[in-house]
Amino acid sequence: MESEKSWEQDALINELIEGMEVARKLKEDLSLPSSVDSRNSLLQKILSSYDKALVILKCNASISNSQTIHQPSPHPPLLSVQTSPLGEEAEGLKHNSKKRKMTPKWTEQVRVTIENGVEGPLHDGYSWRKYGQKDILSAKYPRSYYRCTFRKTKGCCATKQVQRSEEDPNAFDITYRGSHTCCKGNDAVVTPKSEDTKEKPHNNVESHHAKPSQDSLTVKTENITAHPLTSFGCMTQDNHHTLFSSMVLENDPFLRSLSQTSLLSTNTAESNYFVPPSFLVHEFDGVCNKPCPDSDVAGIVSADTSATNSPIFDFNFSLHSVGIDDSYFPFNACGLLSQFPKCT
DNA sequence: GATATTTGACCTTG
DNA sequence: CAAGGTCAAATATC
Repeated sequence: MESEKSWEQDALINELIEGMEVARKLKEDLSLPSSVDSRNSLLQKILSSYDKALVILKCNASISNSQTIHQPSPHPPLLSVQTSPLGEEAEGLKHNSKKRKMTPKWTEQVRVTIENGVEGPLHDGYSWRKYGQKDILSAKYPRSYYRCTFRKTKGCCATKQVQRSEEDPNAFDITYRGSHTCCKGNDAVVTPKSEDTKEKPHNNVESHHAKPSQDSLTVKTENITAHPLTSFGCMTQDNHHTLFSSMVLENDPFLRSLSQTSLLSTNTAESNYFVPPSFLVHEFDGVCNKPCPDSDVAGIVSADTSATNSPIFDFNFSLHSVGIDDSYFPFNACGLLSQFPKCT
């Protein structure tokens, strides 16, 4: 167990260092007349590294959770995460179970509200293809299933589920699964006709393909972190936004420019433009299948709600200890941890 | 004709 | 066995 943990820690550190190095490269790149493609490539690498790091953290969380507490609940978790799709590293952390949950996945949930009279959820920058719809027993509205349009051509396994909110029919709960391996910046964002022009007027949820100008849309993200009990899995989009913006936006004109497009949000939770999934902190359930789903709250939290069992605390290391200089590391650990009430 | 959506059937999981 | 998730044939749209 110790060795496993040590391995995870090493892997995490490696990913963070990798992300930092690529960030440096990007920084250098910005001072040169470099191509947008190469910058995008570097950016993707950075995001990938951070994703993997988060995956590792979450895997650790789940392992811890599975060994500690279970809080049975009659309600399924709003956020449930299986395992990570991000890299073989995380795969290596998986144990067992041939259940469906073993399918590498992570999920996150955002609430999208359309204002200004625009119909349907906004376009999130990716190109989705609907592959199913299902009436959910306890839900008033059916759930629609989408997968990345580039699943076939690029093997992108990202999927999402869209369900109209019962409390607010103008809102949609969107659960993302898997990260895009297609390049949104190159392909999907130049939305193919499939998304933009083939929209059919009928029927509830799936009309979310309708793609009005993103400028005309605002996205209200479910304040998942509003729950009093938080763990790592409780980071919200807004947290992540904060995180990401603190990482690079303020200092990087390139990324700042991206933020002004569909890629990144610089808005607050009060009026968020959509933050694409790649930039969100994902809610991980990590490797372990929780036999007992938590309450809704705990479900959202995803990981267990005990600070003592919270993985981020178990994961006892500091950037300094591995020779990472805060000033170089845009991923402000203190800032990150400060997102969690008990982490002071 | 190519591509997207619909929808009933089937599969997997708990 | 029930419910959620996915498949795939039929259908619609461009």
